[in-house]
Amino acid sequence: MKWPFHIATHLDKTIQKAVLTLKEFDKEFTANVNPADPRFGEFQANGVLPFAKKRGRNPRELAIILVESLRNIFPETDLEMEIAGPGFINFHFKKDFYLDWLKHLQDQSSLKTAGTGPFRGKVVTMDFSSPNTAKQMHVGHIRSTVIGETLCRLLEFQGARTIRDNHVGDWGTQFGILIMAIRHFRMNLEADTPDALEQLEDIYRKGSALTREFPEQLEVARKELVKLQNGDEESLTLWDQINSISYKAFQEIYDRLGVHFDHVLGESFYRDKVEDVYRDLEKLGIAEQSEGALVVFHPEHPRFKKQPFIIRKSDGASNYATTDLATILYRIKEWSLDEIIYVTDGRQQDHFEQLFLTANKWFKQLPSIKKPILRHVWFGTILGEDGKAIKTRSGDPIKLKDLLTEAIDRARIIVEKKNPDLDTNECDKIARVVGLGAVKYADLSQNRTSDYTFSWEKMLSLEGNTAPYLLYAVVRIHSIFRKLSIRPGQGEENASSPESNEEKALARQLLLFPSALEQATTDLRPHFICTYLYELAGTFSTFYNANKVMVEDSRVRARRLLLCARTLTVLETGLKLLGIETLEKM
RNA sequence: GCGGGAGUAGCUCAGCUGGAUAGAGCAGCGGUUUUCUAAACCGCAGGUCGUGGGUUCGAGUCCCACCUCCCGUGCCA
Repeated sequence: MKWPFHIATHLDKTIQKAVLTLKEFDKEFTANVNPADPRFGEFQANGVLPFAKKRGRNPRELAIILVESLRNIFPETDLEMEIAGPGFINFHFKKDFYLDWLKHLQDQSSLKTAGTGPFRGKVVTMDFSSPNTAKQMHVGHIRSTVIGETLCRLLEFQGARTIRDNHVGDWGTQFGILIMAIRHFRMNLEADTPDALEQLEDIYRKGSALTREFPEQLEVARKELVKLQNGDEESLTLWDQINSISYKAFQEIYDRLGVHFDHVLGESFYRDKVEDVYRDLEKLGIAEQSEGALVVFHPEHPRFKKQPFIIRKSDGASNYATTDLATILYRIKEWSLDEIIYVTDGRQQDHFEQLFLTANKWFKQLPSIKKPILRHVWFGTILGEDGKAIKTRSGDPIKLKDLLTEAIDRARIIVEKKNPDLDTNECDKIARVVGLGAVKYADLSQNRTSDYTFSWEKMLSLEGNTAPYLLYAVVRIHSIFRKLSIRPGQGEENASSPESNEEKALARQLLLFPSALEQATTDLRPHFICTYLYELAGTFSTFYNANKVMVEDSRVRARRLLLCARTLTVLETGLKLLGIETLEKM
């Protein structure tokens, strides 16, 4: 019997199948195989208990019957099965089994091959990052950008084709105020200066102040927006200049973060498609006029029967509801996709719920449309140390550019202190990888639906669940191979099975990687990967301190080298999924 | 009012369709280095899981009520 990469899934499926031959069970039974407490084995199946309850049977009796039938399927040489407590089934793999299984983890590409499967052939559009032009990206954009990128990598790793689409806000209300201000103050846009975007922001601030002081200017701004959206040439020229300035600044951030997009189709791209949306939705009786606006109510919904989804404002302008609808249709037609995932903050939950309801009603009446799965992956707010949404001392949003620069600067100070022998180039690289990695990891390691407290000290610490801690484990492994003048994967030919407690614990932890992958993908929550990697790095550190690798006994050395190489592969693969670069020295 | 989220150790957080004695890190206390990066490791201490009911072999997890905080709730995105 050859064991696959994903053991828990394999156990689950096999049990599910075996059960069909047993008269005491039926297809309502689910095995529910999960990683177990180390005291009990590697995996446990808890499904017998709820099933027995439902059928009014004795769970232990059922467990005995099930395990007996499994003995014919799973070779005793590989694992022990044990019934414990009220009816848990524990699976404990024997040490010789590990040696064979660890071959799956030989290198990153064999790992990817093994991991491919659950999403093979699926096409997924990831709608993420989505900054607004004319403004700098600020700290709030990091979550969408970093989480979206990681979700893409997770899905690709498991066989999906992803389409990264940056749905930039380049057609919204900010342009009304901006163009009004540019004209009011008779300003010239200078696109080539490095602080062009700062200047734009300044203009926006002035325009905004003006509308507060003179309410009639707000009316002027509204009209400017309508004028732009109606295709006024001069307005479009200004608009275009504003966007080029913005895109240049965005690209610098994306380059730093290692994020790329397959498409950057901003809201403006859909401007000639919104009329169809109005027409369709009105014609199909989905949208109606209300207080001068075109809106969608959902009578079957307790809240949205009263709370409108506004798709055309009373001044005739479109908004993001309109473009989001047009966007879905465009994506379906152009990319024939299976799923669209939107990564935005949690405050937009109502919007997306209404959007999905509306889109589904719309597409139901368009027979040629294959309705994709629509998912809103939302995240919480980043809080300052005061427990409120993070801001600068003056109350402005923190610019993402400044945040990333500060992360790298802070990392450099630490690197220089801890490892003064490094030359400048190495130091720069390490500071960049550690600093950016720390920021990304701080974000990804939190459950995305929670708010989290931003702390430089915590994210750059070598202790605890941080990027530097994981990178340090990677570096220590590289160091061993460097000392031996061999590459990871070499020197393990005579490897024997894990012996010491630390070796066994490490092998066991490696076995659980597929479960972490699955968990992260099912819920689209990257923090499961982080938690797993942190535990792996911890298990490795314990092993590293207790079991010297460079020992005389060649069999011991070979098996420890093998464990080191496999740990390295999983750590590096995991960090790559998180979009974090790794190092050989730090 | 309605909806979403949160409430777990002094602090920051995990806890996977209900499962075995609720786990980490920081902070506190005490140890480990002629040994592969001590940026590490080991140990001790620390919890009425917001409150009160309920469901059951079993509840941090599910149901009901309540308290506190954050967010959203017609023309921003």
